[in-house]
Amino acid sequence: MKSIGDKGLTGLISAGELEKMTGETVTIHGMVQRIRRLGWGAFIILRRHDGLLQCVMGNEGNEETLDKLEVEQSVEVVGTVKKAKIKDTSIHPNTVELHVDSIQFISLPAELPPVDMTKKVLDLHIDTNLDLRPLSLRHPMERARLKVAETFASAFRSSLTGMGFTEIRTPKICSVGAEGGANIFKIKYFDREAFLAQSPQFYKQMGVGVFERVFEVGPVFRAEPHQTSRHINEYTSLDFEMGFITGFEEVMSVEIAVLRDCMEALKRECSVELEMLNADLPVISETIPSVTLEEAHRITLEASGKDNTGEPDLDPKEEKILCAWSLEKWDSEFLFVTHFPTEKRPFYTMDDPENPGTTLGFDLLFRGLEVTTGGQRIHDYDVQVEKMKAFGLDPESFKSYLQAHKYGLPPHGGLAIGLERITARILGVDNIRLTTMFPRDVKRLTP
RNA sequence: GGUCCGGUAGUUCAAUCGGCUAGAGCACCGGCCUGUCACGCCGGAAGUUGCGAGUUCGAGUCUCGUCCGGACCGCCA
Repeated sequence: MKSIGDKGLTGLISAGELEKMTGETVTIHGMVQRIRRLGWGAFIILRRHDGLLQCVMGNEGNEETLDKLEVEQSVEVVGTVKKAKIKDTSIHPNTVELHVDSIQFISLPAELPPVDMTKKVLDLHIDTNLDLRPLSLRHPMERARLKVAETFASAFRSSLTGMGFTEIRTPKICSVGAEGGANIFKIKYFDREAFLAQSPQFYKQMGVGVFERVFEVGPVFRAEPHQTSRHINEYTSLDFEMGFITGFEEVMSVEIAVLRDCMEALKRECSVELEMLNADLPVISETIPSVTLEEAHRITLEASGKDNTGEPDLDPKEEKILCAWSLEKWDSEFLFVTHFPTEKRPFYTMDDPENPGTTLGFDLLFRGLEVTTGGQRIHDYDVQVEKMKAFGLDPESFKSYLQAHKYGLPPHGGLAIGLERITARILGVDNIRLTTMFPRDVKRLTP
């Protein structure tokens, strides 16, 4: 029998701490990102939990070690922290470096990387990149994109928690889909049929009855056979739902506040990554302009001559035109579009009593792409049952969901942000697969 | 599912009208270099041009088939 305690754990030394440890001898571990050999010795760039660290080793007495040293080895280094001026801003810290006394090899790779991991930019075909994902993600720029995505998700959590929301976890194996339609993955569930969740919508609404304000960060699954740079079949949905709203604009207001918190978190925590990726954070001003779909079509027509009047939705070109207009006219990289027609929105969306045929729903466009869908939901039981019938759905099959309405719900609404999409737009990355750790699309199921 | 584009060394790309031994950068290997930072210099190895057939004196290049991939559209976040 052993007794395990928490004493004696050596914490990781952070980049920030290293910067203040000039003159001290430290033992750190990491993986070799790249080696630059010069006549007198070598610069060894180590990949650590929070960034790259430059180590310096002279030849004298170290010939054998330097001879054995290769990229991607796991090593433990003992050395002295000294001041340095490192031009490469992707190295963090770049004000100090480690003068190595000894290197211990902890683990050796079986093979060298099949691609050039040592360069500033990982110049790979997207397919090669994704096939080699366990390796390619180790490149500083690839890693930086994920770091930004995770920081965004983390900020979404803390922002909403700060506003009184409770984080919930809802099932991803479901008996019915939230949106209906054929775009849902069917799976075998023991001797029954089940589906992968295409949205946590129903459970969020049930959560409103419990906690009033809830949110979830989780995967959703879409079986649509789309083949574009902005679609994947499993993505991370940043969802929230809130009760006692007086209108759907309140949901939009909360989104503005959340986005501002997220951008501030990125500025604070990802400055190294953002600089490495040459990304410009958007400014979230006090207000974000909002237009109805009808107005949006009119603006598009005036701005570009493209006539989408009467179309029930925006198309990708129109989204770009509208964003350009919003930036030009309102100095905003964001634009809300509201009042999509009833038939284009899911059955749980509340109709606008003042504009029959349209809904109290909205999309948020950002840098030419739709990154959010949200709106006010139906809270009245009878109204919801009637709308289901109008949509040709059988309320009986939604019985368990309708318990939420049956036993009373306050007026409520919410939204969902596509994490990979908004990250891609923040970073100016064309393909959302690059802001996804292991993307799933029609053709890709591995790694 | 539709339209368009592509597949050449480990990798990213060249190769003119169908014509000489299919080239270059990086990675890799050998040598040199006392502060690099996408280090530099010298040398080396590395190819079934996705696969199969056809046309031709001759095919990476043209034709057909096939496999794989990318961009865009529909739909959506």
